[in-house]
Amino acid sequence: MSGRPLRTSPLPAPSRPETSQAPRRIELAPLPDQVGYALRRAQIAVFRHFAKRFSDLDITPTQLGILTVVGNNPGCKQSEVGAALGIKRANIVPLIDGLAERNLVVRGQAFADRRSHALGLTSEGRALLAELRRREAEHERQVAARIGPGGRRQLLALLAGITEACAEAPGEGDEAGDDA
Amino acid sequence: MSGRPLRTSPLPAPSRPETSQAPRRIELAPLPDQVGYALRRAQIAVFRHFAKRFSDLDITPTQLGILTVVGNNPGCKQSEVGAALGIKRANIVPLIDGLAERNLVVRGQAFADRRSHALGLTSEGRALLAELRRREAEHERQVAARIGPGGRRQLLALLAGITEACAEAPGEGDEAGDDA
DNA sequence: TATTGTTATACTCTATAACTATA
DNA sequence: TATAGTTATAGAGTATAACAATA
Repeated sequence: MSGRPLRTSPLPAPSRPETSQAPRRIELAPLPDQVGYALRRAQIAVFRHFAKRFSDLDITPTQLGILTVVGNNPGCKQSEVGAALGIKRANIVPLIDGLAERNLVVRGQAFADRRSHALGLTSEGRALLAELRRREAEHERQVAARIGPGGRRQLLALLAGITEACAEAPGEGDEAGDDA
Repeated sequence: MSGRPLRTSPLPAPSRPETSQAPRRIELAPLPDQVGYALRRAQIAVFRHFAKRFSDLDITPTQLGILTVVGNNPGCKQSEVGAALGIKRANIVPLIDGLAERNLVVRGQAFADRRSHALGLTSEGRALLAELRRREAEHERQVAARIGPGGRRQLLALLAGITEACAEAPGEGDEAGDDA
């Protein structure tokens, strides 16, 4: 309802009255000098690149993270995976569901605590993870080729510093800290 | 339906049979050494920090981007804002709607081309943007304090390199390239 | 025919609250 | 009472397809 808001208002100075044909140069400052903005643009660019290189395998970065953690830590619980990757308890459920339906991950019977499952990879999951790692390594090599191997190490160090600094900062421990 | 997928499957080697009480150390390798993963974690951490510091103003990073671009370029078109920020034509509409309903942005009458609007900030929008910039500058100072001013400049340079490298890469020019 | 804004729609990621079954 | 998993739901952000008005 009330569709589009008002138009034909104070009329904000067209800058170039009638001659506007050329695409116009849009000023972004100070956005490109802000770490948050630069991070977002870089992250989107890298993930788009990822999506292209992995499109035939139908795996998102998040799913790769889960497969990696489960592969490294057979028998781990969903909550452990979530805490390690910063995914909330409630959100990990459909993710594991999807991987289980594709027969990549199994929810095994838990040992002592019957509330939790023991996660593991199927042989199919292990095979896929191996292929994903091969491609990921290649992707990293391409990144390093662009910014230099030293640049890549330095970037990783700086990102880790940022992550840490923002995580500790104020009143709360973020991440998988759950529920109010 | 078919609710939860199978459980009680091959049973993936609990690793520590009965003694499992301690939180268990989860192995993440090689994720922390991957640029994409590190970027995602850093980006989430920074945006969470942003959300806390700006929560009273009810502005998302995307909205700050739009206010900045419109403020810098009065009279610009929606499509120009979208192209500058990497937001698709279809997605910018509800974003401008929201800012217009809050009386921060106006869709003025366009000059020559009657298909497009001439965007501008209201005085309220200008005041809010000024406050947002003040806080943003402070945030940047805090980031620089953590990783050093040199580290911040270097980070920005590396991120720009990554963004460029991934954007140019394969067959398509990404961003606001629209529709199939 | 192409472009601008628009609508409708869908999917992913993130987030909260509340339920269950265990502990 | 607390914890693990689950369900339902809501909000951003991103994506596509199609339509009207205009160029």
